[in-house]
Amino acid sequence: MNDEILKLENQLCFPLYAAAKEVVSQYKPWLDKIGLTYTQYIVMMVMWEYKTIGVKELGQHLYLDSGTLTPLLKRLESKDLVRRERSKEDERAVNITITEAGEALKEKAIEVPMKLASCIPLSPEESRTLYALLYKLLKQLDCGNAG
Amino acid sequence: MNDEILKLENQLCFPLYAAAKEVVSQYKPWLDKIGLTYTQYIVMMVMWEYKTIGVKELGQHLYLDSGTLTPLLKRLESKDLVRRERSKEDERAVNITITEAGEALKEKAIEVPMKLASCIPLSPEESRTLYALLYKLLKQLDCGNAG
DNA sequence: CAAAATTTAATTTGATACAATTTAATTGTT
DNA sequence: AACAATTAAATTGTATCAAATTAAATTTTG
Repeated sequence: MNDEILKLENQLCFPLYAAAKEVVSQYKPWLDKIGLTYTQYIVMMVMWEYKTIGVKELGQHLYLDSGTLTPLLKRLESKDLVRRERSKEDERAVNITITEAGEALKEKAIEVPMKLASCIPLSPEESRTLYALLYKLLKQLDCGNAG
Repeated sequence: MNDEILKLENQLCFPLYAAAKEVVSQYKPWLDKIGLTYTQYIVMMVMWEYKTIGVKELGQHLYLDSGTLTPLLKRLESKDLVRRERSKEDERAVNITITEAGEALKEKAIEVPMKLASCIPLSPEESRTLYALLYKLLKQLDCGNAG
């Protein structure tokens, strides 16, 4: 049997999995200050951009399903950062709208990406390469599942 | 306020987070066949290589802490894939040893990395670049925390 | 055109993983 | 030797993920 193939160091997925976890954990102290988890933070990033959006579309942007989003959005609603209301046209769908408090939180959140950038020990060039490869991977996996 | 900085598409962390989740989810159907979660699978990969190892060292290899490992290892023990026993020299430490059934599982697991490789839509060159950048990120973050 | 079947969207449920706290053992200091 | 500090794992509470469920809309078929 080929032993090498089952070694951790020969897997691409493992450093991806571990690096993602480690980077997300770097966010924690900064996100604690504004009372969000990382997942809530990326949801709020979409809300700051779109103001109002359906749960389904939100999930498509973030690669999250409603099983994760439903409880998460209820928590954001209980903090008065978003409003949730069923669509009039389609009773199955739920629309999410950012509140004033949600908008206001953006002012505090602005420092988060700045603080984080300084924690990422890669050159601008390396970051760009990594970014491009990750998006390539992500997009291709995505359409691989759809098609 | 600079709006651009808080957009999802301008974050490096987001594609890292999303790609890791998507790739791990690609493992699911294959890992289901051998009854492991992804995290259990990477633990078993270390066990196949080391045969016996302390919980602490295991965690260092995998960037996992005892809060994750303790219950996970108890589950692997209940499936008779590993044995857990307190160290005689240091009663705080727990040593993990792979069982025969654990060794036998390796035969079935051998197909997993092969199947997955074919799901990764990157060229060998791109994979190598990605791998190197992820490890650079991981190692640097790691020593940043230690020092 | 109406009823049944299929598809779609969100919710709920159960299991796993993560972060913080606690407990227990060891090491270092005086 | 006694106390404080450190280290290792376990425990606890919260969040996330996957699968099954519920409810609404659409499509198919008679």
